[in-house]
This record gives sequence, structure tokens and C-alpha cells, in this order.
Amino acid sequence: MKVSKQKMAEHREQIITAAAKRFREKGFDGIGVADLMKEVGLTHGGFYGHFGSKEELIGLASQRALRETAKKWEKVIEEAPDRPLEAFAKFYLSKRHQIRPEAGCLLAALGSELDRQPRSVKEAVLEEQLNIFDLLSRIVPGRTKAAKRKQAIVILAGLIGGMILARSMPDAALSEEILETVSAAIPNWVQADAA
Amino acid sequence: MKVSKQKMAEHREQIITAAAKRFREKGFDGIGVADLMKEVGLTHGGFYGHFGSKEELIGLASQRALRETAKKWEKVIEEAPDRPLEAFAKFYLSKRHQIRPEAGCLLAALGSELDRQPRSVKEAVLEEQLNIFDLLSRIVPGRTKAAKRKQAIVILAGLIGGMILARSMPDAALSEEILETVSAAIPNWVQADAA
DNA sequence: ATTATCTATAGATCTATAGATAATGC
DNA sequence: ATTATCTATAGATCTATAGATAATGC
Repeated sequence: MKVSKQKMAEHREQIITAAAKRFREKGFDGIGVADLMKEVGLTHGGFYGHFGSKEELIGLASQRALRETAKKWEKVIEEAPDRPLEAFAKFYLSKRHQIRPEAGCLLAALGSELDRQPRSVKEAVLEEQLNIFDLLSRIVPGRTKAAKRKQAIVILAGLIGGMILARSMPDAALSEEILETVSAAIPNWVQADAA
Repeated sequence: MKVSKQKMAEHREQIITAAAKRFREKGFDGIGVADLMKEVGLTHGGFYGHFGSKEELIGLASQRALRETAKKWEKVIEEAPDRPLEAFAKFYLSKRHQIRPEAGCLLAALGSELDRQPRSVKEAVLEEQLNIFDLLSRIVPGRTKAAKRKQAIVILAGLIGGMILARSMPDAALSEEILETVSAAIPNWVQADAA
């Protein structure tokens, strides 16, 4: 039943990728080790050859998830060099993102669960959060580095809160109202601050 | 083992109150029926005389939690008639609120779990969310009802996102930076919109 | 007589481990 | 010989139910 080193490395990646998807879809407690292993075609006993614990996988998968979505955001920003913030806010606060949490921002899908995760998980996620602050700092009109960082923080907070609020609604019309309202408001924030 | 009708009604309230606290503290999956019943001094078998399922309790406790915090917010707003929005943003985005999710806003503590709850839970929460939109509408300077509602939505999104982001940080200094930055920015949003 | 609670348990999870198996890679 | 995976299971949960118990309230 042993496989090659390369195949084992592939298995590891497949487990992390599946976890990154399913955790965002079902929550950290909503999917178990056995089901994740089954999804990639392995038995659950083998899991502990790859990771020391489920907690370790939660850290790795969370980091992976946030990094992958941040990469997409960079593309969206590059493709709209005239109004990058507007384009990004629209992309983030889209209906498509709302209904597909498993492929979207970890902080919107699992944000309120992160506080209850062990420190190691929060630290793994932090690396990507700091990258995102830098990414957003590049598309806001603040004059100093500190001013740009402040704007980046405020924008990310608005985006996360907007998506979580939209997803919490039992009615599609309300969700849409929230996404559009927040999306329209965000570009005004930086103008106000820059003035 | 039977108790009076009044005592039974008290037990029901105690269960809901304990649940409203523990769900916010540990997540909907983080506390079980047996532990909740033990906390109020009953055995877990009796739970199903009060509620049809854990899901039913989740709806009732979530509604209760959000209503109780919204009541506190009203007080904060009434006590600062000159700058109600500034006072409220500071209150919501306080360190005290950050470190005590079990006594704070349901949407910050459990926001990203709500999307995975059944419709009945979302509908129970919605009643309070609409009340909060109204509450915030009263302290923003928009000219029309629609403009005020938009501002209320944007502010609530910023508050929720700001708190969730602050709580997700593994470092207290970063949490504080986020709380202060978002808190300082929010009052500017309505001035920008009203202009 | 009715019923709120308790006791006991069914049945289904869950994470993690121990030892067997069978393929890799020296 | 080493080791990635599988099989089997320990031990600890979890929600929910059935029937017994004992107090209420007619």
C-alpha cells in the first residue's frame, strides 16, 4: 500500500486543498478527518502520517485558502488599473462570491470561528492577512504608508462584514441590497480620507 | 421530579440564556445539549420537553442574544445625544467587547456560522437585524429613509467586519490597531454620504 | 390524572492510535 | 529495510428517545 515520495507529496497537497474547500463550506467542525480522506481517495487512518493533528491541517488549509483567494484579488486589481478599488470591492461583494463560500475569502467564510482556534492557526492566517493589508495599501490614495495601511484595514473590515451580513440573510433580495450598498460605499471611504 | 408551571417557564428561560452565552463563546457546535442543561442544573434528557431540537434552541438563543445587545446599544446611543454614532462605534469596537464575545454582538461572534444554519435560524435572527437597521437609521444624517438605511447597513458591516478581523489576530497590538482604525473611520462615512 | 424531569440507552458521530500490509527505494 | 497506507478499534463525544419517577394541579 506504500506509494512513491512524489505521490505522497501529492496526497498531502490534495488533503490540504480539499480541507481548504470543505472547511470554508461547512466550518472547521463541519467536516471530519475521515470524510476529507475519503474525498481524496484515502482511508482516514493514513491522515496521521501526513499531519500531527486536525488542528495542524486547519492552520495549513486556512493559510492556503486565504493565499489562493488573495492571488485572485491581485489579478482583479491588475486588470482594472484605472479604478482598482472599485473593481475589487465589486468582485469581493459579488453574488457569485456570496453563494460560493467554499471558493472564496476565508475571513468571510470562517472569520468568526478563527477567534476560537488555537494560536498556531491564527498565526498561520496572520501571514496572509498582512499580505492583504499590503495588497490593499497599493490601491488606496493615502499619502503616507501609515495612512494607506489604515485605509486598507478599514476596507477589509467593510468587505468582510458586508459579505458576512449578506450571507446571514434568509432572503436573496436583502443579501443583494447589502452587497450593493456596501460595494457602492467603499470607494467613497478613501476619497474622504484622502481629502 | 415534576416542577410547577412557573418553575418550568423559568427553566426554559435559563436554558435560552445559557445557550445565548455559550453559543457566542464556543460556537453553535462548541457546546452540547447535555452541558447546557447541566449549567442550569438539569439533566440532558429533560431538554426535549422544552424544545423540539437543538436547532430550535439555536434560533431562540440567537434572537435573544442579538436583542439583548441591541438594547444595550440603544442605551449607549441615548446617553450620547450629541455624537451618538461616534459613541456607538467606540462602544462596539471596544477592547472589552473584543475579549468578551459571550456577552457581545451575535453577528460578530457567530456571523460566519449563520450562513450554515437552517432557514428557521436565519429568519429568527433577521427580526433583530431589521430592528438594528432602524436603530442605526435614527443616528445617521441621511436625508431620505432610503439613504439612512443604506448608511445603517454600511455601518453595521464595518462594525462586524472590524470586530471579527480584530478577534482573528494572534497579537493584542494588532487587534487594538484594527479596533481603533475602524472606530475612527466610521463617523467619517456618514459625513461623506450626507455631503 | 397529568406532566416535568430523570435515568438509561440507542445510534451515530468524532479524533487518534496500534499493528498489519504491501510497495518503494536503498 | 523502510514506510505510506489500510484495517480495526479505543475512547470520547453528540443528538434524540423511551420509560420510570415524583411532584403539580385539577
